[in-house]
Amino acid sequence: MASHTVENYLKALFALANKAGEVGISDLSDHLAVSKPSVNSMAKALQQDGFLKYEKYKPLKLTSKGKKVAALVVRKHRLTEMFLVEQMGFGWDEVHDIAEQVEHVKAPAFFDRMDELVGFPTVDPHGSPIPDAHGNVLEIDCVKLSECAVGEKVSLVGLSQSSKSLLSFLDSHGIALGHTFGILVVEPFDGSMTVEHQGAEARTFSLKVCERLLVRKEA
Amino acid sequence: MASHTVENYLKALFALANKAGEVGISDLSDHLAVSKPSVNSMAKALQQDGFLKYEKYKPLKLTSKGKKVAALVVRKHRLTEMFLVEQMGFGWDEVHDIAEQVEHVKAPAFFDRMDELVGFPTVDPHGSPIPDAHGNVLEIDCVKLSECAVGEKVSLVGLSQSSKSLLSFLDSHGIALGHTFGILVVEPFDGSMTVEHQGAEARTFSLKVCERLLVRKEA
DNA sequence: GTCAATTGTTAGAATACACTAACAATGTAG
DNA sequence: CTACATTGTTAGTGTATTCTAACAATTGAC
Ligand SMILES: [Mn+2]
Ligand SMILES: [Mn+2]
Ligand SMILES: [Mn+2]
Ligand SMILES: [Mn+2]
Repeated sequence: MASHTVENYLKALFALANKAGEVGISDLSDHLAVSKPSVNSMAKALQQDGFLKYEKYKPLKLTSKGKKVAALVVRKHRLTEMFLVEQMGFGWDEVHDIAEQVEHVKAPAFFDRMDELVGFPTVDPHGSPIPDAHGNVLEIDCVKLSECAVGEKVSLVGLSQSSKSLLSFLDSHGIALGHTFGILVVEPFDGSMTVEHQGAEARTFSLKVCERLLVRKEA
Repeated sequence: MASHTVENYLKALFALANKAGEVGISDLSDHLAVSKPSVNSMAKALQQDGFLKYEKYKPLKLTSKGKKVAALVVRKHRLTEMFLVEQMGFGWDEVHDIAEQVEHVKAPAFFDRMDELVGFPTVDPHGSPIPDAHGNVLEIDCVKLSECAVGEKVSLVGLSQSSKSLLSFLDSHGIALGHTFGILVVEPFDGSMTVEHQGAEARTFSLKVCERLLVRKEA
């Protein structure tokens, strides 16, 4: 069984690889708040256990074994978040830190039951896809709101990097997954966008916000 | 914050002290399946952190700080068991091992919510008392069934040492907490008892079983 | 292409937790 | 009181995970 620590390394590696492609020692070091020499020696250890391929000065590459372990931890994380929101009444901005711990529980029945109780969801409360029990992840068809053009109609399907402050921001503006937006203005100067929210009020969001909102274009 | 390991040591110490009074290095060693030298050095470390008083060759004594930490872990364990049974549909024989892991999660809100959702219970699914949020435990007024006499009417309020096999045994005989028994015969030879269960069928249980059933005498 | 910033590596050490082998203290039965 | 069993201790190690200090390789800017 992979330790708590190893699971966190693999999960970080998996997430970074999906975002940035190549993952170096420094990326992991930043992401996990662990020194580079620590990451370096852990990389060697993970290689020994067949979780990744490590060559000096080359980017780290998860093996399929490593990817699978990581995906299954992500699965437990996201099922937990879903359960916390749907069954326990937590807000979507409260669940990540709890899930970060619960994801390491070794009790398949526990997560299977969560899965069942929340109706076998395919995405977590922030719109991120939940890997299946074999560790396969369904990619979601979406683009950043910031990449959309005036006149398009889109609906919010997820967030890239959902920090607590982003979630609070969205909450305070009454924005939730599934909401629709019509793009009214794209400001060339700073990339801010004015959009109509749920067919009603027009709002303006900074580029920083628009880059974090993942949307699907409506027919 | 006490580590996973430290929490398990304190919890074991607390449980053994409540059962046997004096707790030696060997008791802990057996209970935790850890070598005696390991327990010995951990005892010194726990003393350093003020969790217990350790003197060479003397029994280990939890400080009030140690007792409180232990009780709060027990609280999380038992709330979790209750939640697993009441809200997630697990059987009382399935929850201990899961709770053994979940009890180490550091997220007060998580357990507070469980507490709320199961209606602020005072006992866990096996009848053991749940310490309050300050670490105070309410002792339950009960005796072993084996200590009762012919003619007495009692109800099952808890179990001493609820192992999985005991729970399965009780399940297979349709016995649950709250059920009532009338004592018909106490066999002097082997201490086995014949009792009437829920005012109906008469059953005979070995001493081994009767010693594990904690009952309250009915008025 | 050279230089400097970035990135990665090595060496050496610390902490937490565990183990075995050997020995010492304690307690108990006769 | 002695002998043996039980219990506890010490010493020495090992693994997992982390760190800092120092140095080396890579890369990107000019
Ligand atoms: Mn999360
Ligand atoms: Mn985690
Ligand atoms: Mn339990
Ligand atoms: Mn535990």
